[in-house]
Amino acid sequence: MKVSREQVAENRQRILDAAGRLFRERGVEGVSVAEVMQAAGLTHGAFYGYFASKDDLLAQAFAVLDRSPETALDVQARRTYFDRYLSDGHRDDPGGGCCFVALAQDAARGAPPLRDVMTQRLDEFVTALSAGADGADAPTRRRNAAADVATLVGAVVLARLADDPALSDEILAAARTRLLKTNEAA
Amino acid sequence: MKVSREQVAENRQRILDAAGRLFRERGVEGVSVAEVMQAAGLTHGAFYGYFASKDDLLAQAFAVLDRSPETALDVQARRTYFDRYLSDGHRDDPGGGCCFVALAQDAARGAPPLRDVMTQRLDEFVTALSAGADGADAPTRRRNAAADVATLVGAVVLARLADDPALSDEILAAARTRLLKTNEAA
DNA sequence: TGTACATCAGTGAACGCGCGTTCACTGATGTAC
DNA sequence: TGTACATCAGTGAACGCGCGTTCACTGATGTAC
Repeated sequence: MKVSREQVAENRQRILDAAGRLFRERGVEGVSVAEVMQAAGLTHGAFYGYFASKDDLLAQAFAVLDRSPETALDVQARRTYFDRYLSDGHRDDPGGGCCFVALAQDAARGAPPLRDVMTQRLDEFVTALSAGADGADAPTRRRNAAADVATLVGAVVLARLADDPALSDEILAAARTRLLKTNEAA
Repeated sequence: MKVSREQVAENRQRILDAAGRLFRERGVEGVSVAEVMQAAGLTHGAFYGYFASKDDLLAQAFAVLDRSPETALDVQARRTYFDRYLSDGHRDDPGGGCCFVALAQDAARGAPPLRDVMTQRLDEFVTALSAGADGADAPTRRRNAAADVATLVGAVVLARLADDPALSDEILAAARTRLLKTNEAA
């Protein structure tokens, strides 16, 4: 049964959205093509009309999704961004959260398409945080932004790992304090 | 063909070592039981004489392995430890490196046994770094140690993700600078 | 505007494959005498 | 110390299962007249 052009565009977007969420929730190998298609309201057979392979879907799903700040943030907005990134809400919602926290390890080991896309997105992430980072000159600001990104991602990765809520909260809180300190006007 | 008691103990250790290395290199789902056994010089059939399941092997492999510092480090030893952790050598050798960098995401999503073990090891990691951390009192030192751990793990995770060597090196260097600064005597 | 037909998005059965796990069998080990 | 036998670690074939992918078919869409 053929379907209208608008329906095709909408279906494609629904597949991408479902893939983005499911892969971040359960990892690349934890989600089957059939599950993605079911979440998008289709059957698995239609998949290869949209994408060449599972790897192709992965790359396209994370080329579009954007969770890092797009423009320079002022001091207050930075603080808000850090607090939200390091919140228990973000920790407890991998499917709606940062793709680096959820998929960095999968992507590092996986096929080139996804790794390429995420490398580019990582560079954008650092660049976006560089603008308002601490430091007298641009290289210093960028260095501080890169260290901030490492702390953000590492803290949420470890907070998600920790089975013990006290330890998990402790790591998030420690990272918040650290970033507050390293980002106060020097 | 039965085998001597010493041989059994040695085989068990070889399975654990091979598992520790392979799982860190390729992730939990990227390594089969048969591959682990082959790397240990046995066939896959013997596996269930040693372990109840793949999950059981995982938990036991990382309960024993220890890559975090065991005792308090003085200022110079800390600096050396950070430099080695944030080196390209560590980045390029996942199989011989820190289990959090390699497996935190797998463990967070995986079965309880591995997650429990790694949570405990994470707490030990933070505790080990607390002793020599910056701060006037114990809670402050522990908070700084937790932030240090987040930065260490996050930096190597992202450095392994980055396809672009310049970006990868940049992140490691930024983390080294950051940790040097936050760990100088206050 | 209305009809006839070519197109093609979606369906669901089927494929080959690798995985975790099981099991009957083998033969060296280690014990009982 | 030497022999006979029970034990049991290791082997390799086999199992069921879920996966990514393919494909013949269906029927609504959209075009040509």
